[in-house]
Amino acid sequence: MRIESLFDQQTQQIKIAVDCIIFGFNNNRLECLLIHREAEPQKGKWSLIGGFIGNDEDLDEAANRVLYNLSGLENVYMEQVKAFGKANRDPRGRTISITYTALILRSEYDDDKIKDHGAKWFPVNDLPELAFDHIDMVEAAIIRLRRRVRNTPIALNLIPEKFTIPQLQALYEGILDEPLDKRNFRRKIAQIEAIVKLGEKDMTASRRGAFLYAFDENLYNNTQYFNL
Amino acid sequence: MRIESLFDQQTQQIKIAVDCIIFGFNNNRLECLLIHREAEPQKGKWSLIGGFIGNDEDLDEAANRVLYNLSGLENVYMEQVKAFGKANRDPRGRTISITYTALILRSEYDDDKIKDHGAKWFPVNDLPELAFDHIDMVEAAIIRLRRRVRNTPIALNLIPEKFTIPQLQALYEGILDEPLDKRNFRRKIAQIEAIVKLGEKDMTASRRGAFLYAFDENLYNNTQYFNL
DNA sequence: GCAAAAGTGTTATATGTACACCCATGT
DNA sequence: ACATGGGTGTACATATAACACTTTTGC
Repeated sequence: MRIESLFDQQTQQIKIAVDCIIFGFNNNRLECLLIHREAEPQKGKWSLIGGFIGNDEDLDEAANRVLYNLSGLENVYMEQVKAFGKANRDPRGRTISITYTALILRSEYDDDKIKDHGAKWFPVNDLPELAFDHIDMVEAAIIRLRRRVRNTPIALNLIPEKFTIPQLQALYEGILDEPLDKRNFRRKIAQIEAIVKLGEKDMTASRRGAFLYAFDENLYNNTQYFNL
Repeated sequence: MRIESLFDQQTQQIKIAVDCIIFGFNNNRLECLLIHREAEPQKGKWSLIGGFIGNDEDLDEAANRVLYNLSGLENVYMEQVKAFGKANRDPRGRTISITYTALILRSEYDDDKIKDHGAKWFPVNDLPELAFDHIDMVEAAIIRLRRRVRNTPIALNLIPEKFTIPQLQALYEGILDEPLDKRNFRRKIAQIEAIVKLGEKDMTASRRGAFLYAFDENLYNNTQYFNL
């Protein structure tokens, strides 16, 4: 088959969508934003934030628009996970979906807007039944997330600009869903030049207080070193 | 925008294709299979093996069919790389392309069939000018390949069932495009249980002869260890 | 003075990297 | 005997994993 062969014909009838796997962090757990399906098929199940791609829209633009429409969030760092394209994956009609994933700060969300769309946060360890193949999408995104979170500073979007090391460790333990040794964790932090110690302490979580740190974007761009 | 919003309308006019980045190994170099474009646009440039997805075809099926049509190869181990979807990436019309990549043994190819399609092997370090955004696709696939080749036995598809260590090292040096230390390379091979030493020697490449090895699929499935 | 969280060092193990000489054989 | 490619071991640096006690402070 030549590359042009389908351009003349109008035979291809495939819709193409994006689905967003939005992770947030709450109660020391990783959560995922889902929408309640009010219509058949799979009415009552939950599904990812998704929508069809516009004719003149880049893929990432589509992902960002869909995310914006459903959450009000802009300029979110999203990465493509992969395309899902089994012929029968969506009973409504042939659809190929390209998944994007993001990590966001739940506190920056407009909760009312979320509720208007019938959306809700669920802990990733306790998801409801998902529509279509969305559970596969979430699993693929989690695997990717857990890898990326150790090599890139994406997780730092989930905590305030100034943070303590115990806070950051709790974040990582929540995302990775495993306990980390605090001495080893601190040693690794110390090796990351882009995480700089501030003079101040946070006194809210303990009597002694914990030193605050901040992530320096410029330093990170220079060193590119990040390993946790 | 609700997830259903485009299903009723017939507004979406996007074609969806697969493009295959097929790597082979020849003259101790990594090569990539390309097709010569005989038609406008970009007539005279070279492009990847690609085609549109059938309405009832899984994504991987489409990739395999396209590959089969252009090369006669079946049961090739292909992996999805990513989707390319810039709105203006193809001047012929809006097209989203999902890339798949494979490593194959050039000697198993039917060279006549390749020529019939105007296809040709090019060293990846010396590619001709490629159509559209295909150069980005090749680069993404090479990055992925170089990572995968160190963690999985996919490169073993490129050499005969029985092979010598110097052969395997040359293969890796060709794929990675960097010299490897032969003592370190041998030590790593020794740690991979799935690569088993045979009694025989290959006498064709040297006077002394070199021991032959083979990859044991079953052992690999048990141990899952592969690190080069 | 005690409860609660923050902070600190050492050792063992594994992995990566650099590096130079001897071995076996056909001619 | 020599040219050719095959084969071998050691030392150093780095990364990872396991593990227990002291410090600070508000009550």
